[in-house]
Amino acid sequence: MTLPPQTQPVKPSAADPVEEFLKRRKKATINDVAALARVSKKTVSRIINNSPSVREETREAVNAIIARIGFRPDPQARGLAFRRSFLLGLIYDNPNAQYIVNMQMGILDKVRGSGIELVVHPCDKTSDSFLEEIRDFVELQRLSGVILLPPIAENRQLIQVLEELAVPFVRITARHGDDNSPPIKTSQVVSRDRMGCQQAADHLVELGHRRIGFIEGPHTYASAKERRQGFAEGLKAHGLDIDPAITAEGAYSFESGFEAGQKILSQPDRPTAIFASNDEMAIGAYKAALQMGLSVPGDLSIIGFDDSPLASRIYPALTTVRLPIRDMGRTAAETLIDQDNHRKHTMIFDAALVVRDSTAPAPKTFKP
Amino acid sequence: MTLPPQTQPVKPSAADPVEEFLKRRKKATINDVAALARVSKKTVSRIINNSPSVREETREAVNAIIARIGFRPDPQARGLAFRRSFLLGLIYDNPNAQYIVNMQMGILDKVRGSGIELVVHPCDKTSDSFLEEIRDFVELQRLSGVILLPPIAENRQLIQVLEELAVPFVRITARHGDDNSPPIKTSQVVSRDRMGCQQAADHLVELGHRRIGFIEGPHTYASAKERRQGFAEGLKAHGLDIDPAITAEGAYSFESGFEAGQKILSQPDRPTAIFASNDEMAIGAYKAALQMGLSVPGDLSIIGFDDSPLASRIYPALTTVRLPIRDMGRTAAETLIDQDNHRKHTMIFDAALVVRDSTAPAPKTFKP
DNA sequence: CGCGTTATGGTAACCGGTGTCATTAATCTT
DNA sequence: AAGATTAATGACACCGGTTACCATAACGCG
Repeated sequence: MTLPPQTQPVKPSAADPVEEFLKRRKKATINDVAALARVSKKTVSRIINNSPSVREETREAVNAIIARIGFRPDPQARGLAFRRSFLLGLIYDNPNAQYIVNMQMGILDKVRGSGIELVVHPCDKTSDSFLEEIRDFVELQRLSGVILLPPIAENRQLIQVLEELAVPFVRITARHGDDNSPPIKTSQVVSRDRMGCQQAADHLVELGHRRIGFIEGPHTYASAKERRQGFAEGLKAHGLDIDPAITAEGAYSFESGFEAGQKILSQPDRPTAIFASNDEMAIGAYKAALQMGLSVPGDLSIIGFDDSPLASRIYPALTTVRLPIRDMGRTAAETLIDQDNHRKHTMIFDAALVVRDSTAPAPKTFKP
Repeated sequence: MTLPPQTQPVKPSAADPVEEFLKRRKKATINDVAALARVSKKTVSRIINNSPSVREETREAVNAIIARIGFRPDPQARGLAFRRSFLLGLIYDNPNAQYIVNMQMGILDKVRGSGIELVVHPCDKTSDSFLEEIRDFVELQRLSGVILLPPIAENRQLIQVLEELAVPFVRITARHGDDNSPPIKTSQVVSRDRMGCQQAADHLVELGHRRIGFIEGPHTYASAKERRQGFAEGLKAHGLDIDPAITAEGAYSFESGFEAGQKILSQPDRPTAIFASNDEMAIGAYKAALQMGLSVPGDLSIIGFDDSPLASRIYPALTTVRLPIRDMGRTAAETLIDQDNHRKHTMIFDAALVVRDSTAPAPKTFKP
């Protein structure tokens, strides 16, 4: 317990220069702080930047002033002097709205209140000036960090540009560096897509399915490769294999999933289940199945990937694989902002199977 | 045709100071341009900013240098001197990912290449410091403009804060200022939600529906009020009214739509059609109908609002109302960036009914 | 007690542009 | 042609912070 101070209460507002300053209602600058605290602006600057060589007493006094007059250093001025801004760039060419927004939320979870802001920058990989555009963007804005979303995060040229610019960046990706490809020395936030697909295969096989169709993503996408591999591994664990006759490549789109579903379901010995590499295509397969008069999951079980909003809203609700997108976004931002931590350069996130109503035991068939 | 110049070719690179500069491979500053063009940096500055009082000759000469050495003024430095950044802020509390991303795309359509960047800033209206947070954000970043998305765009306190800060801003909204409410003097981009809902009502009535259920949005949302009013007007044109017995309020969410659908469809004299104020709730009603064994559109026609991705992916595809979100975003950005144009302060966008497979003629019933 | 060291604060220059105002060049009067 | 006006340009301070470097105070030691 501290006793109340015994000093006479003096008229505070009249004499106190801080009060006087507050009356002027002007945005505080570092000079105001310095004047009120009776130190040089350099000292204030040291305190803002946590420089060690400041007496504790001084630091506290200055911090008190800063708090009272609500001083916040101007990011523009600071940025100019530091030769870097307090902006993070988010670069993507991904058309999936939910994915992007989840990622943004994760990043903003971390960024919020840190004085750093997020600048979004979608790009068009097919434009042949896109590398120049990104170079200009990053260089001109002097970004303090960049986050790359798939699929553009796999673009070697882009990675090289960012390395040349010496800007810290993190890639979000589905792919572990395997031993064949030259190792990527960049920070990355990796999702275990393979794991999720193994679980999907497991789940279907345990339900009694043996003939399982597969709608895969574009071969150019790292995630598509990973998901195929995971699915194959999952089947293999039960002595099964991907059957090319009931496999089709889609473009990760609803329409392509529909077409792939039609193709697969019109095969002579049609599968009792289909695994699609993303929800869009899975929902496309739904449509194909329903149009052919098949019931889901009675005649056909379907599993998707992404746990998009569609998955839970469609009827029957889609069994799918969920990735912790928001967590991944937050982690990506953390590695950029808390760089001094020198965190591990690769952070890995698990996938999880979300079982809903689109998967059921395989329909009974005659066995010879 | 111009004849080739008759002057002797001189060794260009050795003597040319521009070539020499380029060899140094350094980012160009305004001082470099000034030195190479043999003018003061102030003149270069004038040219960058399209100041009129520069001789055409000088302008061209300097622009040639700028182009050759690839000079681009530093936004940080410019921002500091101008006391404003070249950043647009996007503030929203809307959970609809597709809506946000469409809006971002529209804004970026305009912003791209203009040297202006987009900073995203979701906010939490329930936090009681949210106004302070936004004030800090806008003030500290010295944004050159702010775009407000609904529903937070209706928040009077927020509007007041932005007006105090004297930052240019545009509100995206569904609501015309009507004559009752105090007129809002801010720029706004308005969608004709009423019109879309009238069309929806028209469409259902023309298909023979007379008993039409209504799932409305939260009364606190401007869009919900507008949509209700539009729907009511559409019915009225055919001598019908909204029937409270088959009307329910939802929260614009899938689950609330499901519950509302259950409630409405379990009424004694159940409607042959339902209009829902957004797609999420419409899809919820789908689920309720299907669970009750009703077929869409055989037993029940459904119309939604938004034309979200769900609408076209669900089976049967949902008839809905589309808003030109991306165009609205682009327009919002335009009003902020091309301010000198002094465009109209209110820009209005039409809604359009998208007829798909969830609406069909009303089932025949006995008429006494 | 004098001296070298270290901690701390001050000064000036700078980051890369802009505003203000004075100066010079070009054009207009009469 | 000389003076008045107007247009084009430049010098210099400034935006709000930073770093580099120097000056002073505090401290430890022989």
